[in-house]
Amino acid sequence: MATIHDVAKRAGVSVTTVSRVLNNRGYISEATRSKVYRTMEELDYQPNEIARSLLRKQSNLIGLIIPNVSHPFFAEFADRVETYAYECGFKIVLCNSQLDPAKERDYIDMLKRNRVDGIIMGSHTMEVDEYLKLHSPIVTFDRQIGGDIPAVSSDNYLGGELAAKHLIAKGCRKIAHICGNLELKLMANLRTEAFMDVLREHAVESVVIETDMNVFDQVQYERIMEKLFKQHPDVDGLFATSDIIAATAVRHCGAVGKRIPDDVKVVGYDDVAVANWIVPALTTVRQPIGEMGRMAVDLLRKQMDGEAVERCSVLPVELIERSTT
Amino acid sequence: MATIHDVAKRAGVSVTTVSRVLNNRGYISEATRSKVYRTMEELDYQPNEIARSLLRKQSNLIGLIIPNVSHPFFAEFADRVETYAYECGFKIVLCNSQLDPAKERDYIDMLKRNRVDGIIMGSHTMEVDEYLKLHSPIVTFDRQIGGDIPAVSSDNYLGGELAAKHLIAKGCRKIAHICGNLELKLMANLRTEAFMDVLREHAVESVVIETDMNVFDQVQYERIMEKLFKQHPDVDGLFATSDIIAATAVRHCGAVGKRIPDDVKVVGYDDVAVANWIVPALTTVRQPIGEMGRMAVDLLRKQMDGEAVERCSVLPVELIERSTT
DNA sequence: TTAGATATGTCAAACGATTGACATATCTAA
DNA sequence: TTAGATATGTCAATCGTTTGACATATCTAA
Repeated sequence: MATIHDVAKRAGVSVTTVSRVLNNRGYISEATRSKVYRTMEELDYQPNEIARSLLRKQSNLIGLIIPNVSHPFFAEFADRVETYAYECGFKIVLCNSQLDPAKERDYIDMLKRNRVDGIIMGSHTMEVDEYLKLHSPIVTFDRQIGGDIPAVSSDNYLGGELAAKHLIAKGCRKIAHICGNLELKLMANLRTEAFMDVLREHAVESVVIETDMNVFDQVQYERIMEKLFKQHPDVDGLFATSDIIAATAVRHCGAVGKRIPDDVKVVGYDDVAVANWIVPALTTVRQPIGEMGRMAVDLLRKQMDGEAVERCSVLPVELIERSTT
Repeated sequence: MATIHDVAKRAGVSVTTVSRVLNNRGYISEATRSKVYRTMEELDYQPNEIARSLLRKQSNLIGLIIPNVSHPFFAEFADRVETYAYECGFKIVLCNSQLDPAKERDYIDMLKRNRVDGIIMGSHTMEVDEYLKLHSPIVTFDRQIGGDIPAVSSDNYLGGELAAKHLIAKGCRKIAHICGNLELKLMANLRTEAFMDVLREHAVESVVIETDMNVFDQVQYERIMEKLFKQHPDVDGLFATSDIIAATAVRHCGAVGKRIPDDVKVVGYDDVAVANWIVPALTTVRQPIGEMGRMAVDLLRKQMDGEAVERCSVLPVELIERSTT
């Protein structure tokens, strides 16, 4: 692969001159500029970004750690993050932690060794104090860490509230809620808190079941549904903390002869694309996935530029009513 | 951030010695080794991979260009590629081309500038000759390029054949087929070819509609369905070239009162996770996504090691019968 | 006693680019 | 005529690491 020296020699100019046209600094005549460009074309020269990174001490790389890109929510998030980052001149290094704490740590070290300019952390199984040693720009996704690490999330409490109130308004008297692992200190837990608050307030009976929301394991979900409706056949409403889980519920109800929305009403969460193409289409709480991705990148950029950033950016959610309620 | 010099100074040894323990070469006493490791811990030293890459002329980076990670098929593919690549010591740079030729070219240049060790090309809107200038290791996904660029795909002809024969065996007499853009020279087109061959052979009537299979645009899909069933109300079978399209078809049939599988039988393609949790569950042709991902990485690795590789690796497909046929 | 293994050090070049300091030459306008 | 703008060149340092060549010192075993 051609180097700047090859270009210089072939164009009959000095390396400094080539560097000058490449970086647009100093005086360069039009003639020289075009000659250099032509030579680059001829040699198919591509400046070595590794060498540049070394000197500039910035790699233009952003690490994205998520549980799993094959989960629709994270897939859409990754898509938006990548697209926006690319517009800003950043490349995304994709890391699937599979919710394994060891892998998470491993990825963080790897990203540090590779001197990424920032990390978007969307997978949270590590202990909080492990984050604090990380001095590189970082933003967490849906988790508030002790230090002043900026977090982006959507209004989880409101989301839970909207879902619960909606189900109650639709006449549900016993509502099940399937949430993520409450021990991980995720902001998504606020959905559960809101749900409980609303149900208590309206004196509606509730059933809460914990699961791993971020890795989808259909068999596990199926088992949960089976157990749920066996133990509580009178459940007439369900609020699932992800559309994927809600979809499984819809499927299960169909299989055991419960009609939706007549017998059971279902509200999902996220509003990923699937929510709209299953039958019946899912009523759900929409998270602004695109804006969250953009916000995450922006928060990283601000940190790189030395700007102060808010510790917690909360984006709005919205209830999308479709056919399951 | 600490450098190897800082470690050396603090540990009271030379830089060469630190490098030796880091790379496990030459003679090192146990005492020195552990002293150096301890010092690294203390300083939270992480060797600068950028500097290493520059010297070694390898970045351990693999570029993955796909239309869109938010498409379930590519999401699952990306997941498998990343996981396997990571096991082999490679990092994945994610690129969503959005099927835009300009973006595709742009990404390729970017990856070259960043001196990735290889590229997995899963988005194909560029002209064939543009690939030939690419001398870095590359493997294409589902497209055979003129030169001898290795391709990985699954047995598309067989897939089309299985789907068509299955629908005919189930009694369909007029089968619609929704395929991708046939002008792009994708190997997926073989599905259509097989489909046509089988239908001709069995004298079954067919309707073929082209679309963009790799970017999912629900509105477009809906419109196609509407038009299809308006123009051909007697269609009693449908073979869609992706599960996502098949899911839309299932949804549409439900909406217009066509019963599945009684009135219309549907076969999808890919067997992504969604196929199994929509209702009714989708009969589909399973592509071995995991193996394809692994194969893509392996083919890249072989090229890096200077081994000769097969020009085309075709993995087996399988018909999974569920409830839509 | 001594050759070799073991352990560590010094030094310099290399990877591919950027950049500041400085030199030199030509051109332009006051 | 001449100061300044324009255009290009030379040179060397720098980013952080690896590596080969070579020196030196100690230890071990024949």
